[in-house]
Amino acid sequence: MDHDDDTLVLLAPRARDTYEFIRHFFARHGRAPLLTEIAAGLGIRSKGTAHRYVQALAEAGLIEQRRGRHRGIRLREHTSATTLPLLGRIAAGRPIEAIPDEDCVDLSQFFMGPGRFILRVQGDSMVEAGILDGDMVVVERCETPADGDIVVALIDNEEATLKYLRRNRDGSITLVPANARLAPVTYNAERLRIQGVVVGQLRSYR
Amino acid sequence: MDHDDDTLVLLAPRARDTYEFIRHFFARHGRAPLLTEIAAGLGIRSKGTAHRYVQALAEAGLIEQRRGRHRGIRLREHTSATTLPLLGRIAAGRPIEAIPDEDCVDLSQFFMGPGRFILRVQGDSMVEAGILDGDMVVVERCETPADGDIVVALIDNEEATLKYLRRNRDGSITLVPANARLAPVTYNAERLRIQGVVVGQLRSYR
DNA sequence: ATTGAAAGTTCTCATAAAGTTCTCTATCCT
DNA sequence: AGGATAGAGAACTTTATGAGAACTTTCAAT
Repeated sequence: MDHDDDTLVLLAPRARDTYEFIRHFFARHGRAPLLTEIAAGLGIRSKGTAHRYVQALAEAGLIEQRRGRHRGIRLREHTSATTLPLLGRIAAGRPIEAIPDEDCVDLSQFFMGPGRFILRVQGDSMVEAGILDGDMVVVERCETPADGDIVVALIDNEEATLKYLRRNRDGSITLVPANARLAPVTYNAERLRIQGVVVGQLRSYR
Repeated sequence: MDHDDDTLVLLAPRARDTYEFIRHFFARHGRAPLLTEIAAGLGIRSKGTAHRYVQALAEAGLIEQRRGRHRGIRLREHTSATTLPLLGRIAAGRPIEAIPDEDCVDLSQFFMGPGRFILRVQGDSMVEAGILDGDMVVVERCETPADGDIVVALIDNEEATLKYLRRNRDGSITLVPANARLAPVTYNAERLRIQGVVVGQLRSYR
């Protein structure tokens, strides 16, 4: 685990570029790139140089080489990395579009932060906001949420609930579920304690 | 750790600044800074001076140096910043329940895996499955998805789309959207190429 | 099987950039 | 005064990177 992280750190910048390119190429084409394709992807003309980077990756243990073979690179996946390639946008009616700008998502950067924790959601009160029963939400402790935030609210120090927050003119607060079958409820500010704001949501299908 | 605190006390103020800068740089860029970047970060012009601080940190045991190498600094205390505490379950009508068993969620273990990538979702075809416009889905390359999986399907090598997969008796395949306003469509197996199965989904509210 | 184009491998060379070591100088503090 | 801390910058060594030549191997068409 740490070993893998270290390995990535050890790579020279261009070697890392090479690794990223190879991963993207695999994800997009389902096969290994040629050295000339790697070179073109890196914007260089020498396949010899590209080969040097490939060797560096092999020594670092990130890939395997079937030496001599055309397209002989094999990815050795390591599970502890925290970045996945962001391949593109999927829409109705279009092939997968490449996204040149943001080409990688770092899960730790995406969700980590001071004072954050995870809650597993039970119930359907937020289904229409795309938060389903069994999902996990990343919550950041926050005393002063903004209007419209999804918050974890403690009512009368007894019930905790996940709802949209709406501040009213008279100082009271309305908790609005995202479910047409449930009604918003208004509380005096004293009865509520906001425990945090939802900053992210995640779900696993496996 | 105590060790670190003790060590930190021994450091000169600017050496401590250097350490902080290096840690931040790692957190933000995922790699070591150059001496000139350290110098710039400290507001000084001499990379020689920056190097002196780096050496002090190495002697204090806070970092390791791969001498001579570009970006050769390695942090000793490797913060595995991919786990968040799983506080409990939030339900309608109950305080937050503590969960004694699984008390931590490792985001990388949650989503990482061989042959996975991320797509940003555009459109509403899967809203009723809790996948909204702008969400990201984690996709695993898989040629033989199971019935009922959410898949990335390429139709006629032209359109990529995100739908539920339903296999029919006659070998044809029906792609079922999770949106009442859209109708399922059935295709001959030859027209479809399944590019992957959705294994996870994530959303950021920030 | 043969064969030739294309791909992989191994080199060397050149150069820009980075790391290392050093000296000189100026503060600040006790 | 003397030591610790700081910054500047010169001089030197090493690394990272790219180009490309020369060679070997693979692969597919014949």
